[in-house]
Amino acid sequence: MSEQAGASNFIRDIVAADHTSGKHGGRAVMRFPPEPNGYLHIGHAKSICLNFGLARDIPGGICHLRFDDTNPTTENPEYVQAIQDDIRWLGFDWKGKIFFTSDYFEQLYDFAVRLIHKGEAYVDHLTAEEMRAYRGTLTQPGENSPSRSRAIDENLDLFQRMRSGEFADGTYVLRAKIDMASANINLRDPVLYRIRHTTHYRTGNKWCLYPAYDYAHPLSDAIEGITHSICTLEFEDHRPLYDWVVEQAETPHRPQQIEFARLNLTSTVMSKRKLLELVEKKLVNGWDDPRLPSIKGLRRRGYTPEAIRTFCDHIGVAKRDAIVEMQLLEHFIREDLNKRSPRVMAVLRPIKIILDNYPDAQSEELEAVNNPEDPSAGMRKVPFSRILYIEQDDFREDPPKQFFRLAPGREVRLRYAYIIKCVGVTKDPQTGEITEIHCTYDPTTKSGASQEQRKVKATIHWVSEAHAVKAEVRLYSPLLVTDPAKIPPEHDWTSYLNPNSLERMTNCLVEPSLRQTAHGMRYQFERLGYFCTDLDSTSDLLIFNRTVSLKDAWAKVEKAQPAR
RNA sequence: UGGGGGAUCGUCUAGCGGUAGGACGCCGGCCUUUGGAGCCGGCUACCUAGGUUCGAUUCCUAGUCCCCCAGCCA
Repeated sequence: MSEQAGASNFIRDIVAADHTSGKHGGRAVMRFPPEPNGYLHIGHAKSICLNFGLARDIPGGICHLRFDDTNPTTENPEYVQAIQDDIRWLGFDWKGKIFFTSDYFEQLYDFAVRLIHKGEAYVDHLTAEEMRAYRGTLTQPGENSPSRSRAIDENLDLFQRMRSGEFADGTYVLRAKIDMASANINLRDPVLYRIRHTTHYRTGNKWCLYPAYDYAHPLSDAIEGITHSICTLEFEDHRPLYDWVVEQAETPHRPQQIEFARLNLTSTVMSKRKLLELVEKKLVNGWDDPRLPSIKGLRRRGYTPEAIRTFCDHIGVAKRDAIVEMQLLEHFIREDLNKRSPRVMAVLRPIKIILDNYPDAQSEELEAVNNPEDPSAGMRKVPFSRILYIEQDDFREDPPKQFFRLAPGREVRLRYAYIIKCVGVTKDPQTGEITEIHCTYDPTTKSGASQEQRKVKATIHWVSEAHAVKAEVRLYSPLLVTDPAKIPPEHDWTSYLNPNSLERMTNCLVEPSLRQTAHGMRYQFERLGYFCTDLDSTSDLLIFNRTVSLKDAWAKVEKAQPAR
């Protein structure tokens, strides 16, 4: 897939215009600022594609990776590593510009001292509960804390002692002195620093004083010379605070915050909190569970970075809340995999076929096309013999209307092989269940070699009993039985989890060429969908994940039919 | 009843005063040794009401609805 410039949107317009006008000296410096307290998901991919895509498309543009690690209680190096892996896998490069807010702690502290000197910040002794009471409500102004008038020297002294570890968690905070009556609650003297006697995964025990997001983020942006600081909508009313911090700190560079709507998808969860909950409660099998919209999950499921990027380019960037249909994501992975994945035959729910007129001891190697979309993919041999398996769905003893597949007395083509005709079935005398389908094959109809133009309504896939390889195939359905937006907040959202989101098919049979597979290899199982070899797969037991099904016209027809 | 945002096909999204475009989806059809892929055609939208204007999705006014904000989370 060629790397094209991302689609136009209002943020690209702003950045491009600023770049052209020379507003930031012709620089375009973006940043992707994850907190290392969880794994990346496709919502992050939207942001990554936006920020790194902008850096890629604007001459001289660059995008920093900055870990916003200001809260030692939730962050750890495992996440730092995973986040880097995922960004690289998605195909983006921070070109050595990797930063950590924790590296700025000393500078941030100095800025705070400056703020105190200027009388723009003060140390407060209110408890969290008291502070809430003083803050007022959405409709009522807050009241000044008694500490608000504390002398500058005393503030300086207390702040230094906060740093030195003299006080317990929660006893003192540093607050900005802005306006307790502001209609914007974020401006009612927000907390800039809090005490946390917790070991930080990078700074260890050097600090017990940690800056808050609203303070650390704008200054980190300013320190790095970020020109456009892109974040999601919920930070829109933090922008006045962002600007206030940068203004008061008198940094030489003033970044600009721009907000856009985060990505939501139907029938899945996207919040870090909920994803964490699924993982911790073992409702899924880890961060890379293929049912999750995490990057690791999508990757294990068989999604390609190209498809995810194309998706991100197509959903657009705007300010209105939106829920994108999962079908759109599925469309782009199908489109990508259709072009690049080799075709193979696999039978998920096998039922035995016996070709009564095919010689018992005989077998032959048939020529099969690896990818009709890509002639360079070449051909392969598929073994054929008297006893075969086909998909249970491809046979009906009593076929409904418009069912084109095999049924008593009917003919179908076996893919790459012959036209066969069903001449009877064998049933289990106890259960009445069909155990074998008897067919005859027409040797004159061998695939490719037939001159006659005999038409059959359907071509079905198959494997040869003597040659097939047993496999497990994991089918995935939506994680939720409804759209996340439809779950009432008072309900336990986990009760809306789809109990059948994972279906393990353990009696599958695949063509022998798949013996050579390796983890992560992607295929189209003909007529079924796109699959990839799972991490759990071994040479003793092949395991495949269904990435996405093929579009199934018959399923639609059948569904539309009146019940029989 | 405070503040900040947002409302365009079923779903995303474009449009920047000249009469609504694209993608997904859906519905037909063609084609097909994957009921796949591909191709062709169709479907449905400017939150409401006034106003300005020759002309309004775009500008103005008044409403309506939706989202976010009262963490020492980010």
